[in-house]
Amino acid sequence: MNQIDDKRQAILKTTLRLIAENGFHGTAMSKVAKEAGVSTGIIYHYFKGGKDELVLELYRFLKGKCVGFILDELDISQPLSAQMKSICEASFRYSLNHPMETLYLQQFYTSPYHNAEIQEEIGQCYAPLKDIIERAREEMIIKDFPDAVIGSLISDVATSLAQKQAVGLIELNEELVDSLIGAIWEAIRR
Amino acid sequence: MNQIDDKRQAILKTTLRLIAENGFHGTAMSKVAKEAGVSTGIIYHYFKGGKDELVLELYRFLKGKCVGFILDELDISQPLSAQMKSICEASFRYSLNHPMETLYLQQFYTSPYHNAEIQEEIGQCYAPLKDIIERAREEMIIKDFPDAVIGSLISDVATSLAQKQAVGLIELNEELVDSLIGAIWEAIRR
DNA sequence: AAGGACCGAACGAACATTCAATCTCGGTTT
DNA sequence: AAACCGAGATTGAATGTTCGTTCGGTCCTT
Repeated sequence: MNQIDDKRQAILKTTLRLIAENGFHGTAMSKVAKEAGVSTGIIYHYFKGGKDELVLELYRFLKGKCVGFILDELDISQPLSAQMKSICEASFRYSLNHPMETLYLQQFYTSPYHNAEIQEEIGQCYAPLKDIIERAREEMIIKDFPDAVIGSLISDVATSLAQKQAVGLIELNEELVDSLIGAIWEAIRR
Repeated sequence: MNQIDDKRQAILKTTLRLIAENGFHGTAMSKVAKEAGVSTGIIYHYFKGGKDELVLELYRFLKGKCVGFILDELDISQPLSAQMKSICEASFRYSLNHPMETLYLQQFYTSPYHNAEIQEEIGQCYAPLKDIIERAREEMIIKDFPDAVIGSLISDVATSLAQKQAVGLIELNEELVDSLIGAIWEAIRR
């Protein structure tokens, strides 16, 4: 019971690393199998839909993990503005602290795997966050931008910086990150 | 002399569209040839290095075009702060107005084609922009962030929004774009 | 006629996927 | 408790397809 979950997990973990490093093309199923220490066939046993399902499942998993972290950091007893800032900060830090996951997600978004259907499905786990954003907008705490624009401001700079940091183009120290989160928050709040 | 340049151009143009739509994997050379109205063989005549060279050449071309546009908009007789804002605005608008090119570039960055060597090569055509940024930082016009961070703030939100707009997730009107450029500029300037 | 432009069938490598065969092991029968 | 069973786990060689690249030959221009 534990072994089989481990194996499934090992496949997902290896897929994450390989795709983050080498992209979707460049990551053959046989390579995943070899590096995960399993046979190619077994991947199709756990992921009946083949590579597509593996990639989608990993996307769902990572998205859930990321949103879960943001929600964990959230304190709904705080005022709305503090909650909004918390979302910004948590999202920003999560990306920077999980570069492989961020790299995977970014590649996913710009790939043909990403379509309206999966977008719709994942959109639902954002519901609690969207609710807070909507209320903050109504109470004039943040600027009157659509959700998608707020989302871009919150996460896309962090995503790109995580990538640059992963390839060694920059080195972000704690002070710089704090200052950046402040700058982003200033851009969002009214 | 004109015909052959046309053909080369047609190949590049078709490659841009197909890769923006279907990604690197998903864009076979045979498909490029068919949609460009040429034979597969001729692609290897114009791009001796095969697919790699085609992809790289297109990257160089698009980068040059984008930087060229930003420089065209620049008025060096203006004060530094106006020049910095001009860079922000031009870069932002360029991405939004050229979604296919933006999509291509984003995919390129997160692909194995993007490495230190090409990064170094292209970095040079940014030199005039880097110079302005550096001076603006010294004169305390903008925040004390590294070039790469300033670059992320300027272009990554626009990149992501261009993509979202391309797939119909959002609709950005002129007023919203103005307001967004203002918000980004606020995040950058001191 | 000579060299470059051009074609598209053909080749070979890489890859996703399948499948027949073997193994593992918890539960059932004797 | 020993023998047995069957369903899921696992393997890796085989298959069929896709795709990048090549090449022998044709066409056009000068």
